[in-house]
Amino acid sequence: MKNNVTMQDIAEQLGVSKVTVSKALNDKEGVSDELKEKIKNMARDMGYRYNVMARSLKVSHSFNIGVIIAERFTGEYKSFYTGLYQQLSKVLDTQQYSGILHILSKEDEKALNLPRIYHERKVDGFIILGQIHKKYIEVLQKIDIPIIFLDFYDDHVGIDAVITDNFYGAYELTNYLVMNGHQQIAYVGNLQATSSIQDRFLGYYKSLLEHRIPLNNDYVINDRDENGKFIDIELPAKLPSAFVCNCDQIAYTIINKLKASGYRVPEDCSVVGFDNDIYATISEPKITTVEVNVEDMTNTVVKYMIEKVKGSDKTYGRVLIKGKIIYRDSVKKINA
Amino acid sequence: MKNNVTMQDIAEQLGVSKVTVSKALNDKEGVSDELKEKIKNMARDMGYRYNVMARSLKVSHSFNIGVIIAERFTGEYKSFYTGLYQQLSKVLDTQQYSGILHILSKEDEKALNLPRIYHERKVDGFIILGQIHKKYIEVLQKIDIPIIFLDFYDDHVGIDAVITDNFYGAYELTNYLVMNGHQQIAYVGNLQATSSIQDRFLGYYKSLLEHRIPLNNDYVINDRDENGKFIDIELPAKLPSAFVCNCDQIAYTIINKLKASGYRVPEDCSVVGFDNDIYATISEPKITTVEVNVEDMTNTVVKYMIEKVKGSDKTYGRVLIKGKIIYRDSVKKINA
DNA sequence: CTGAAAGCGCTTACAG
DNA sequence: CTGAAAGCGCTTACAG
Repeated sequence: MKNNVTMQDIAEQLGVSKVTVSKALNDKEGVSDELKEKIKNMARDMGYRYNVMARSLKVSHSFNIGVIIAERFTGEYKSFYTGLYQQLSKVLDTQQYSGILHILSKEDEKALNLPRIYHERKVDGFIILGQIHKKYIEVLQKIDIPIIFLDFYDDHVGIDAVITDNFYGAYELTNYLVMNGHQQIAYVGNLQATSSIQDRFLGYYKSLLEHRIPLNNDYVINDRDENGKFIDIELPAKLPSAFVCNCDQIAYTIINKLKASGYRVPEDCSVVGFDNDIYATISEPKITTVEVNVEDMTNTVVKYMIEKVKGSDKTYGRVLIKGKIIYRDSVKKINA
Repeated sequence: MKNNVTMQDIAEQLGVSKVTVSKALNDKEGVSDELKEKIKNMARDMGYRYNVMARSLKVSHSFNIGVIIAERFTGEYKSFYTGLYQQLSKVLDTQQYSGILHILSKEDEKALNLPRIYHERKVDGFIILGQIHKKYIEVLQKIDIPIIFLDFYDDHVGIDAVITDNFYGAYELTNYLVMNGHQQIAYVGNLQATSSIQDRFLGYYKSLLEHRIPLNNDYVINDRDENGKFIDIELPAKLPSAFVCNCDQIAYTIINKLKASGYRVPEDCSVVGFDNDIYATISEPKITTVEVNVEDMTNTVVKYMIEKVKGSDKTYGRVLIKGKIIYRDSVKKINA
């Protein structure tokens, strides 16, 4: 079924001009409702398919948004960013845009090579998922199409970022522990590894401060080196009554470690995580954690991106999206 | 940094025509090497960016391939298809194509609505990941751009599909068990649920046949209903010495069930899986399984797609890609 | 409300 | 080896 019907063809069938057809099909002013209806019907009957490329060429808009993910976040089970990407592509679709995924290879990241879709003007803007090298960011800043970071921020001025409120999430979760009678609360995570781990720590710390619980250095526990490589975790000599872990995977590890040492979770010790990923549910008991609000994040970033693409030069700075606590079975109410 | 340099601009700078510039930049015949070099340098110096949309309009090729995944495969931890998609987008990129992901919503699938990217001629072909409703396939068959299925096939004539060799994988894995002395081997999976489960069963069965091991009906065990909903698995009264599971998740479940009943894996009973997904490695012991050859699959499907897009009307039928066995710790060598 | 003209930035024959 | 002309299918002023 070959199909090369153009607006011109429709126009000829109806004895009008292609300008009128264009206006009708785009629901613009200047065509009577009656004619509009007739044109649309004819288009349908003739199996007309709109040609975005022609419009794109004319209006200098591809109606595509590039989505960049660094290859290293792409590994086997790190499905968080791909989940984000899926949601992004759904949301973009509702706005008549398409998302084009670009996996940024280590080599290109290092050599500061921009994606081919940039060089070919195939995208109107870039959404960058997750962390990316500083140098690369600087190159991106210089290009002439808008960029927004998602789930990552850096101190570069003038770049907008939509991120989870890690701080507030950990704060709320720690508050929840305190409300359940916990006073000896440890935090697990290397504060120098990523800014999320750091921010989550600060939220935890704020909760301690508010409740006048002193921060105990023995209760800030390393889980990885500064490059993110997991290390063997050592439980503190005197066990706290609860662990706030910087992610579910670590919470899962801690729980297994506690169980291996003969403790029951949550009867002897409570544990909370962050992310609500698969580790939160394969664990026994299932882990109370914070879930990133993916829909809110993607809706927000797409909204801002499209405004920018349409010419707005408003800046948004760091936009924080609140997560939500998922209550499960890894916390026990105790007597203070 | 506004940038609207066109071939015309380069041509003017150099006092040649834009035709020559076009030929030089595309490495076509008919320009002296010397001039070609000069033009390329000038293009770089002027910060020229190629405009694919103009080429697309002219040659009626978008250089995009649509990738369709049904929404139901998109759930939380089903990252297999998104992994495939990532790999696809990398491979497409090396061929100067881009992949545009389209999540097919349940409603659109039911109402037989084709993706917007089809109606807007934004893609030159479709790769369909995973299963999709029969009716929808029929609609897809009628459109005028090529389609290829990946990791799914159906009995529709004339549609090409690149799929894992489920049959052969299970056959090899069962052979491996037999070689290790196992004779009482059960298969876990509902044969009516999906064609993968069925094909894997048949591979298992072929191995039994070859080794003259009778098929025992008590050793074909249901793990889900026909809609794919998991059910509580019942271990057979007389325990086999090994279980061939249709996927790692079920292998994981079986292992936990065995352990809960006081059996040790693999000392008392061996278990193998399929897929090499996260369940294979979070399990204790880690599971011997079959890994889909993602690179081989994606390379193949992209190669075929691009041939079709370029005008070839060759058909490929069902193309089987062999998986590879990942040996881990869930199988014990026993004395027959 | 309707349409003629120009142009978006390329490529494709074709002629020299 | 080089280039003038036509055209891909739209949209955007502008004129009527």
